[in-house]
Amino acid sequence: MDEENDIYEGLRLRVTSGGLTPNTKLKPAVLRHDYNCSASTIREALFRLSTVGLVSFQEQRGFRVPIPTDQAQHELTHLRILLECEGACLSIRQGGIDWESRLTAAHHKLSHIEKRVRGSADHMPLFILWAKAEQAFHETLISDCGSDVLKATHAMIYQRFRQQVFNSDKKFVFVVENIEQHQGILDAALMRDEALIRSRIYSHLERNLVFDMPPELPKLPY
Amino acid sequence: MDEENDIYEGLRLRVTSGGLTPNTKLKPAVLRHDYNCSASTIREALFRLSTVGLVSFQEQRGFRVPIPTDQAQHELTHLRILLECEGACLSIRQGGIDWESRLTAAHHKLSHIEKRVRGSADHMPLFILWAKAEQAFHETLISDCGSDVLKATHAMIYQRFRQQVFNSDKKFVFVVENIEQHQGILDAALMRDEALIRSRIYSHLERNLVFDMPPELPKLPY
DNA sequence: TTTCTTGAAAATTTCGTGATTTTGATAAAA
DNA sequence: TTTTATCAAAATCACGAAATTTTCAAGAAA
Repeated sequence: MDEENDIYEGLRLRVTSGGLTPNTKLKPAVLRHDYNCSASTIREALFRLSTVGLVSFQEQRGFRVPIPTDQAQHELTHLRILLECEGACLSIRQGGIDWESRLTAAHHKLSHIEKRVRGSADHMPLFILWAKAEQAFHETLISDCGSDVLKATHAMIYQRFRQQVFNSDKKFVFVVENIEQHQGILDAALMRDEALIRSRIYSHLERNLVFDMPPELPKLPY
Repeated sequence: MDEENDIYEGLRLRVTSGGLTPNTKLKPAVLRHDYNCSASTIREALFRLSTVGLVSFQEQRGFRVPIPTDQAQHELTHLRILLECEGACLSIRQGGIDWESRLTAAHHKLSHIEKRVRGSADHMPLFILWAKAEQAFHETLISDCGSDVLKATHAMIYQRFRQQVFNSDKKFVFVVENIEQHQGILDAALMRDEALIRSRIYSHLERNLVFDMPPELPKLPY
């Protein structure tokens, strides 16, 4: 399990951002050679990935790279907004100066990469770097919400979201608006403005919503 | 894998409502006799359960029944409220007469059982029945939200929530208030009142929140 | 007594294999 | 041409066992 975890991570990277064509079969007997281990070990890792939705599985029919659909993209975006708004607002309430500091640092890193991306024609080489920084920023955003369950759930949805958009036809989804949107989210966090950060998180992810969204949600005890 | 799934379900039932002491070791070599299959098969099922948080796992150290904590109970309740409110409101918007019908039916069944529970001194024999009906009611509540991802995520959290409260010291958490609270949720659904159903879902689950909760969440595009 | 080794027993993880099922190409029938 | 049947090749699944790691009791040292 020491390297079992490496295998899991390696496979996760391949199915989320490895450029594999959707619906590609994932055969344990083939993949074993890339990680030199037995087919059973690969199978176990693929099984775990299937329980979190990162590979599709049908009994007696093996594993496949999931097929992105508009419906899935919409649902994942919707849930990401819900969880990320909640986590960000809770972090605003509970996070201290340390949180601000970590968030600023994460944004600085991300911002640096994004400006480089804007310049180069081919994003590909920078993509892995950008993906890591983007994830780090959004995870830091909710890092002081005080709920491991919320953070773990968000991480799961975030991974599937990234897989979905990366494997969809459009391929690269990096847009220049990201730069100012990330900046806007950071600013709202530092201003401790919950309503504003909700609005900005929503705007940031809005373009991935393919159907109509609920126009507004009433407040209340909940 | 045909009966593999039965094994998974059987184990899930045992760790969520099987009366097992928290932290109990779950040894594949022992459990195999209860399902007459190999240890590897049991191991695979336990592994799946661990990825959704229903059993804890440490490499080279095997599987255990998770230990309930106040922190976990709070976090699971919090997320359940978030997801269930969202799913219920979306169902109110998108659900038709069919949804109302199914919800009424689910409530009728649940209500019947709950009135029987109130009468008997020992809840135990009715518990399995009640648990199924409760889950069915809450799942029907969000069933027309239009998002499989939301429903699957809610199901995951709901299972963990039930495990948490069942395995915690207090043991039985059935209270008479449940009866009128479930009724109140049904009524709000049929009235199509989103704000009201949010409020009532929150009130219904509130007693499981062990720490302070965010007093209110601002509205907005999101 | 307390702390630190030792080593045998027990548990966990990885692996290759045989049994079962699916796949896909070829031929027969409609 | 289109559909159905056949069957060999390929893939999947469950299993038992070997290899590795942890557990823990008994003895040595402090």
